[in-house]
Amino acid sequence: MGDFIQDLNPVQQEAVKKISGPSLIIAGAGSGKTRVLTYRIAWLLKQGIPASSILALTFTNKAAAEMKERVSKLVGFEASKYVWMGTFHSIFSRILRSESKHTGYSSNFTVYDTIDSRNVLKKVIKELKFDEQLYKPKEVLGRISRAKNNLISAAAYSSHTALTGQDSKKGKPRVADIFMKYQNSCRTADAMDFDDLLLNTNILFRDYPGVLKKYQDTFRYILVDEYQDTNYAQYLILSRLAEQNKNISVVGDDAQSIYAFRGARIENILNFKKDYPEHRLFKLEQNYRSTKTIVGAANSLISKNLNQIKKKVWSAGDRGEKLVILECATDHQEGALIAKCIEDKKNSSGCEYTDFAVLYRTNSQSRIFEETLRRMGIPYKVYGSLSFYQRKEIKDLLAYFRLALNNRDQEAFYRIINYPARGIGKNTTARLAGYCNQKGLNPWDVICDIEKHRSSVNINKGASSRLTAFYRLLHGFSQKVNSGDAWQIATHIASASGILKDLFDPGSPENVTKYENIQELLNAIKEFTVRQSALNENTSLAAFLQNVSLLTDQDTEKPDDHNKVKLMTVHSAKGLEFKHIYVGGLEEELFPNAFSAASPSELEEERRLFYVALTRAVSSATLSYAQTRYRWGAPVMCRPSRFLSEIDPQYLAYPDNSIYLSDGAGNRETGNNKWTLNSERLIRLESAESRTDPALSGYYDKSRSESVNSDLNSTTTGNQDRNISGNTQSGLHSGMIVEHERFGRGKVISVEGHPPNTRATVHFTTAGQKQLLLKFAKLKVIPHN
DNA sequence: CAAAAGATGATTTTT
DNA sequence: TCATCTTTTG
Repeated sequence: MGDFIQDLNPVQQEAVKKISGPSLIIAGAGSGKTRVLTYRIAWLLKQGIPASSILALTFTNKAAAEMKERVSKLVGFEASKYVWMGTFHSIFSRILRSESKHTGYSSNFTVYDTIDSRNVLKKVIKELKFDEQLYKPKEVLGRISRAKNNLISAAAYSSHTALTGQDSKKGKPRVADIFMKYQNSCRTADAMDFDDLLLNTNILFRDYPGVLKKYQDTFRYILVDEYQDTNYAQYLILSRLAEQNKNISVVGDDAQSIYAFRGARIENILNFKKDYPEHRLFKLEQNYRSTKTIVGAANSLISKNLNQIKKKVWSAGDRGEKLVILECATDHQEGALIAKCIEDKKNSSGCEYTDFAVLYRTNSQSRIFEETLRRMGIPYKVYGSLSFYQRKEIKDLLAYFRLALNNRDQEAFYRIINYPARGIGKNTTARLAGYCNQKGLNPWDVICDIEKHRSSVNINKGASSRLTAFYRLLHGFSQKVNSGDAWQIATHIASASGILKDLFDPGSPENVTKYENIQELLNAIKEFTVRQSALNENTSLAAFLQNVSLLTDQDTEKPDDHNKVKLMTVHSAKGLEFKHIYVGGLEEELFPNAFSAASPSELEEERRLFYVALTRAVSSATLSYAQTRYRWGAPVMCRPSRFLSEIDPQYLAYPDNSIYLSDGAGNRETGNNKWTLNSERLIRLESAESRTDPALSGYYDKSRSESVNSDLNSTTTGNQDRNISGNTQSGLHSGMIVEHERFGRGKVISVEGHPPNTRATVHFTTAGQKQLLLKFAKLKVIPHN
């Protein structure tokens, strides 16, 4: 271990060994950035600097976990376990929890994720009776988020004439009011959104110099990863923390700044020199990842950006293959062609599927790649769709945990007030919410003594007793919440809440998946408790939740995903590398995106994004574009991306595509004619495609199924008339065996309510338990023998 | 209650 | 086109 420094090249060594004062480490793509960061931490520890005085910040949980692991490999777990390593959000939420006496929030505050925030906004806009078409939660949240990242609070926003002016100009003058009410709602719910974690840390450090001093004394050595992606709020926190000791070293690459749209400020890295005139600059320019060709191509592209730090990234590797440009007639052909190329390459070079990645600008492009890969029997995995913790069933169960731990968490409250169904309908909820809104009360405080408020809330006795039952259930959970470890409490809540029962439904594949997801969450909680207790750390449900609320990330790679082609957006590919990459959709208005055309800075960001894509490749890169692409259902003519012509042509190859297409990979056309640029031939190809056009075959299927349906309808309508009168008049009792059109046979569990709203709960053999309104359900009573 | 029909609206997204 | 949300309908 002592000689670990020998693993580094001279510049890397210098960057690692310069321990005091500000350092700017410009790390070109593939230049061993993570290695420098982790070795630097190891070096600091080796110099006798206490672990707990080192703060290392990353953007993702994954990066933080990797850093922890690698540092611990270098110096041992014991020596490194007290280093503060984590994401900005997790570290500062920890600080906000322990400084809660200064913040106005409790130490147990909830963290709202983006979905929660949007839901809150939806309600706020409704309560304010603003036009819901005009004020879209997503857009308003964007405005609020941007403001917070620039340290503009709700109050500051309403008096910020520039911002409110922008809103008025867009015909949306009331954003400030929404912001104000949203913030109020979060505050009474004892909840912070992601941006609040940074905003409130800044407020804490601004208003409590003593607290700031304490953390300045603690964090004597600060390291920041991906510095080019920091926003203003993060920048300011760092400036404050580093102000006293100035031992701050930041690592990043301005050429890979691709998150400006989320508030990242590339100026932070560009201006580091001005902020810290006494800084040392280290440029890591040797690329250890890619071939000379790929590095050369990427350099030639990025040189078109004006706003950047000069550097000469170079590779000592092989020259390697030229970048292949594929021109395709349609987006479908693009998919087929890429699939074919992957198969060929795998067979000729002897690599595995996992060595390949297909990258694209927008998620919607994944569909065609999935189709063509599936058709060719190539295993693949799509990354970056809905993350595990954002699934509805997972959020539902987490909402129970949240509400049990923080009774004021309104978002969790309304999410589960009637899930699983407990007879608290829209009316009751709306009246409760309206009353709370009007009186400025938290719904929990109302339902804990609902009888007191019953007449003002204007609900009947039945509704009020159901609310009380809900209160008692959750109150019971709250009382139990510390009576066992996270896993014990979680399993208890999962079953006592009725969620497991609700989802246990072998007849419905959707519910089976959901049920499995819940089990997976419980397993994760089990793992958490085992791990925590092994480390002698907190195993409570609260500890789990604080962990999970900031872990909206699918960094859990399943073993069966191992040998698969990876499909993902270029954004999510950042930081990764693949032997062979395929970038699809290199067309004007797609990559670069249409939105960026008007603004030079956004165009530069698109170019950096393409630079990120190229520099993911270890040995080969293939770039493709289609001449026609379906966009929102209609075919659109496309022109090749300007980025293709910005790459120095010496690195490019334009092979004749027909060799790939000759065996029916994408279409039936054979022969040695080149189809790509020949318009006459293109038309023939297109018409050949339309013969097997799914739209056409769908037409026939559709008309056939329509006639079948109308037959069905006419017979069932007749049946149903008889059944309505039959069921509502002759009483249905529990225990009866009935038959339903779709659900099949089942046993009546209970019958409630009065005609015409009589409801029956029926347990069907195949479809599971359902509640049915008798006036509509087509139930036939099967007599007992 | 639950399914079908209609309306909408649509980059990228580390937390 | 397609997923998601709301409204309608049985």
